[in-house]
Amino acid sequence: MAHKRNAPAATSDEPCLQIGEVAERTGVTQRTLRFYEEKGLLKPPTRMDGGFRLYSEADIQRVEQIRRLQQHLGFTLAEIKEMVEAEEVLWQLRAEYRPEAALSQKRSQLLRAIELTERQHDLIRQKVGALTEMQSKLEERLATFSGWLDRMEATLKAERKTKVKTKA
Amino acid sequence: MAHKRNAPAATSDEPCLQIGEVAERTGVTQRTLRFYEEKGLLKPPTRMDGGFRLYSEADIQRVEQIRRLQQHLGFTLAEIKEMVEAEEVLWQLRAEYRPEAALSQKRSQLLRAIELTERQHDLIRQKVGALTEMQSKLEERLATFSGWLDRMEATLKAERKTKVKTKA
DNA sequence: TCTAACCTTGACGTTCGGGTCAAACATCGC
DNA sequence: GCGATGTTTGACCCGAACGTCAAGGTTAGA
Repeated sequence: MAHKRNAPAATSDEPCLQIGEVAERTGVTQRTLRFYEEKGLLKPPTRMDGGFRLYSEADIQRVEQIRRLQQHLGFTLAEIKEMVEAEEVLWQLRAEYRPEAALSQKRSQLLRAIELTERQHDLIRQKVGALTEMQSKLEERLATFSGWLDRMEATLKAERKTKVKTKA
Repeated sequence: MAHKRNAPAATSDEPCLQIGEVAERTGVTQRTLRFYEEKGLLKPPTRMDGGFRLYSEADIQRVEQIRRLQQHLGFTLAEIKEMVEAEEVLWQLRAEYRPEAALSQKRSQLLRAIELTERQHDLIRQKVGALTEMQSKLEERLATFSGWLDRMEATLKAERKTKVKTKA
């Protein structure tokens, strides 16, 4: 590791992370980062003069969220893309909330964002429902099992006693 | 539909369903059923003399469970296979519960089954946790949105009033 | 300025989860 | 036993989500 570059240490949130460091910190490969960019899951990052990608801390957050949605919740990248796009709309709205121009247009954008958010909420509600149903089934099963176990152990104990008696 | 076979109507749980009916009732294709069998997710069904597969009601339950695990919960078929295998152990235990021989061996099998079930339970608990967290975040966001919306509409109303006054 | 380490795009390969088609065989009602 | 419909295996194909070179350009430390 002769020429390790000194990572510029993101004081604020300027893009100053190269793809390699982002890969290392998020645990995904560089290929995957480029792939997410290509598929519209990550916005095209700023570049150095030579063309190297420069990411920000916010980008790292995004990657981590994408992974959570994918691995723990089983969403496809297409679904995740929808979600991050909704997120994007949100940030845009938040950023340009002050300028009072075209208020009714902003209102319709906001309505769109609300609709998307509600759809996501519903989707998750369904998943939670299915999961808790499974959960209770498993708990029921565990109860059955422990009942069996008790009966088994009782039987074993009885057997031992019988043996002792027989021996004596 | 000239030659619709009379489905032998599973009184007990003998295998008497052909692949087409299973496909229709579960909503998966015949190809998918054969694929699941090939991958070890479904046990090889009994066959008719001519080689046609014969499924039981239990198999239908299995297919439905596989689909739930896959679609709602985002498990891979490999993960599901593990789960189904655990289920298999359970049924074996249940089937040969009567014969009193080798009770302590059965006890250890049961302990194994309990362990597997608890692992599944934990896995699901984690997923539920992640999902409910996301859910509350989305609810928070929706609250924020509706606040913004209220303020927007108030502003719009005020604007209309001003216009009316100006006109009058 | 030289060079190891890093990055770029491009193209092709892979695994998963099936879909689709074909050719032949099985079943069942008539 | 004939014919419509159902089923068999086999082979090839597909999109998703990346992995894996390959050939070259970039950066920065000595």
